[in-house]
Amino acid sequence: MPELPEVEVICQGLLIHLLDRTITSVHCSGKQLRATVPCKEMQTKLSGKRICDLSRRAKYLILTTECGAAIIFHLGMTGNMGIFDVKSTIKKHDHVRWTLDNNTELRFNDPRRFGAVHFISTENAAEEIHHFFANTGPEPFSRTCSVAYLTKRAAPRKIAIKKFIMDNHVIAGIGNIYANETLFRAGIHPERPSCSLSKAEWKLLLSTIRKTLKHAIACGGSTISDFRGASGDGGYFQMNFRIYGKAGQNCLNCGGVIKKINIGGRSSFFCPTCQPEKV
DNA sequence: CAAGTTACCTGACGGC
DNA sequence: TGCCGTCAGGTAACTT
Repeated sequence: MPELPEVEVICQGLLIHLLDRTITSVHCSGKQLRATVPCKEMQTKLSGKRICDLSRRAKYLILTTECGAAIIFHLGMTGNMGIFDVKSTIKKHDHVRWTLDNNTELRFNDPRRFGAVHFISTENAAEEIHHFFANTGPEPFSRTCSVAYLTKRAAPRKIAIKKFIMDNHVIAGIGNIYANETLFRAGIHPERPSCSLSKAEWKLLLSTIRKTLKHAIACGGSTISDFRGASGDGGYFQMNFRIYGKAGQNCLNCGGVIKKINIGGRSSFFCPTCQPEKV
């Protein structure tokens, strides 16, 4: 599930359960994720350490501890994290477990194993984290992510606008679903060349991105309030899809038929009337 | 340098 | 029932 809103909701949900808890041990399934999980190193360096913070950057979660060490999580396509009782049954794809000092565990579950668990143990963790995100685009809600910035980045690019806003080096956190949803809401055809958008269109698109992501966070947050033992996959945001997965259905704006095309290997949905090819 | 392709994995689903 | 192809929310390393 994890695009920016889902990762943000998971972050907020987990924070309450993790803050000021002490990690007592770390266990791994031994399966390879996107990168090898440094299980032994985490076990050695995190045991007995208190958790100071959990935050989000792009689609990543960052957990920091009192000793300065940090874990950077990425949920890939199918990853999920939750807090469980230590005695509860370990599920098939629970690949990493961080046992806490109150008989609960943080569990990282990921069937498809496109996710990743990076460990930063140096004293200069802050600097390394900064380095880790050096090539990541600005957060959509930040001042840096302005119309001027996006226009400038888009100027030399002819790729489809949908691919462009999904590029996390340009802007962080937008995946296939929210790319589809925001372009529909802004009335912009997903195959428009990035460089062809006017300043007014960029202004509309950016505000639509912000509004849509914010709304999705609010919806997710309202339903997934307790992560303890929960699967965490019951987000309310799905109710708000207007275009994603709706090929052949009628557009909510104009009643026309929603089309599905392939852009860069990803399913793309649009309304030919509300999102015209040329302006 | 931009843009396109491929690889990494499992599971769910539809057709036969 | 099962076998097969297709598809799935992401990212980075390739090639062109």
